[in-house]
Amino acid sequence: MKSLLTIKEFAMLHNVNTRTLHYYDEVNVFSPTETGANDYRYYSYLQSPEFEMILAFRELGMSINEIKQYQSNRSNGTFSLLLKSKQSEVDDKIRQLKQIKAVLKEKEDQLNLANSERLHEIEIVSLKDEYLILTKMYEDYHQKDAYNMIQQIEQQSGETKRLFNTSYGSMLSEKNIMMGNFEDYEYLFAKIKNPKFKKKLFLKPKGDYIRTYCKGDWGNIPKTYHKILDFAKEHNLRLAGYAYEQGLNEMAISSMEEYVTQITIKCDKADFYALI
Amino acid sequence: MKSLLTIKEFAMLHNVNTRTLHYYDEVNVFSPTETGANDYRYYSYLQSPEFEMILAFRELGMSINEIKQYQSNRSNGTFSLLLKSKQSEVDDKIRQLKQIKAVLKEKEDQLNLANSERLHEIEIVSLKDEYLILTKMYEDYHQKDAYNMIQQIEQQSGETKRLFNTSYGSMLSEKNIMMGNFEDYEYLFAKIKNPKFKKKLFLKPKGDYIRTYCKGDWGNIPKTYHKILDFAKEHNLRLAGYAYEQGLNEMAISSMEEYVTQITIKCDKADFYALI
DNA sequence: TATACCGTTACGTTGCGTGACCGTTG
DNA sequence: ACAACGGTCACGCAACGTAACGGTAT
Repeated sequence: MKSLLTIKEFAMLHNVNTRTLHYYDEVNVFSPTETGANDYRYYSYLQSPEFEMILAFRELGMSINEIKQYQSNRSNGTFSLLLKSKQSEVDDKIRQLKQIKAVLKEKEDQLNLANSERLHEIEIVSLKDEYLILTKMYEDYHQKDAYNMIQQIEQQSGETKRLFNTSYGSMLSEKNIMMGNFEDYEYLFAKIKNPKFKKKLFLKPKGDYIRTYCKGDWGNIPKTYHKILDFAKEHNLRLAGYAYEQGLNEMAISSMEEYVTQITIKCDKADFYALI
Repeated sequence: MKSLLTIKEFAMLHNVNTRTLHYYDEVNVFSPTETGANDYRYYSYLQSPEFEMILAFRELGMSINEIKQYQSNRSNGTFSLLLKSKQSEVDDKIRQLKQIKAVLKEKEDQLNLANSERLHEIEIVSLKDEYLILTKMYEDYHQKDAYNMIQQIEQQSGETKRLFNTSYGSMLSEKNIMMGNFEDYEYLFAKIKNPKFKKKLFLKPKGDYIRTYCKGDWGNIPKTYHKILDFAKEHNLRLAGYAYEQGLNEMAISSMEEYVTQITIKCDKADFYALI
């Protein structure tokens, strides 16, 4: 008559499991137009657009209850609002996905770096300003700090829940380096890409930095710092501010022997100061 | 000593529930570096990048088992491949989200139309070529047809699983209209936006179409067709091919009285034929 | 001593997937 | 009579959330 479809037909038309239709019927979110005397469910193709819309909402993360709640209050206005809000939600999701992609790419770059020949070099790189959120790492460390950090990250990044930060690391002051206290880290840092309130952040200043890498576990770190100190002396450079340590490949290794830490520390020309 | 964090601190730092960390420890996907004599879990901030990476993968829809599977085979190569494949997955997701957004917008436009004054008009619109997938709607309708349709949609749209088609409707031939059989629909159609294989599709040709709307339930459809026929006669137009019927607001109404069907049918100038 | 942690155990949730078992249709 | 449907249980799942209960750190 009106081209009614059996449950399997309708399910195939929309590429879902019949169980899904059973379930939707059970929870009253989408039911067949007719039920036969044999208790068979019969769907009309006229229900297709509505069903596809439900599938779309589900795909966007709406729960069945949310969908039902909306359905119980059907009107032009509410549906129009729903469509509008979902559109801006989609925009948000797209933004977030782009961010995640950037993070994946950064990780990939880091990994490539960790496997490159540059690993064995020590070099001077010119870096731009960067903004960091810091957390103190002394023994009096308190959960408030951790709480502060995540709150700041939220505020700064504008992201709602989480940012999948790749650039996480620890900071060691020039003083402690000079004193040979290579384990007295002062801060944990997280890099913020597009900060909203720069004033609240720590500025890792632009300029020339000595950069090198340390392969293997933490025991090798002191050796690396000695290498840096030698290099600085040789080139007449003066360490300044903090050293920034960052792991590059923690997800890609099966033993600590392969672990690569990047160490970056600002330097000034000692000559320059000598002249003053 | 090494700035270890308690479970709550680490959880707050990454904005997750402590239960999540319990669970990840339980299923061996992410465990604390140390366990105290008191059985307390202690996390190191050095684990933060790895944990954030896990959260990112989870956000991208990877199951814990997938993550574990990858972890059991840690190497530069596999992780690099994972990062690459995830990046292209992200691209796919962004594409899909953009599609869904387009669908939401189209629905919104349809809804606005259904509430506009144009509803009471009958007009001639000039439309471009469109490609449709058709499914026969005779009594000999068979599940193969439904199966065919979805398979075609997949092939045509290039989408993997589903497209949330808004433009779904039914077709009635000019013959049946002239004979007054307003319920003898012949096809169910689904519009394909960017078809891959145009040859396999039905072409709804560009040209002038008479378009009007029918408010209320299906009982009002015949009246609307009579209106169209009168209009055609009055303007010396000849109906051609098929009428396309499409609901505009099925998700936004609480009773069939508010239902709006858009009817579109191709027309030629009868004059033109008279001249030949 | 109080309270804010920690641990383990255990049950609830969502949205189905996957049978089992039995009736129906063609 | 047969396969291929349909129906209703019913159990299982992932990834936690949310207590409940008792120990621990400060």
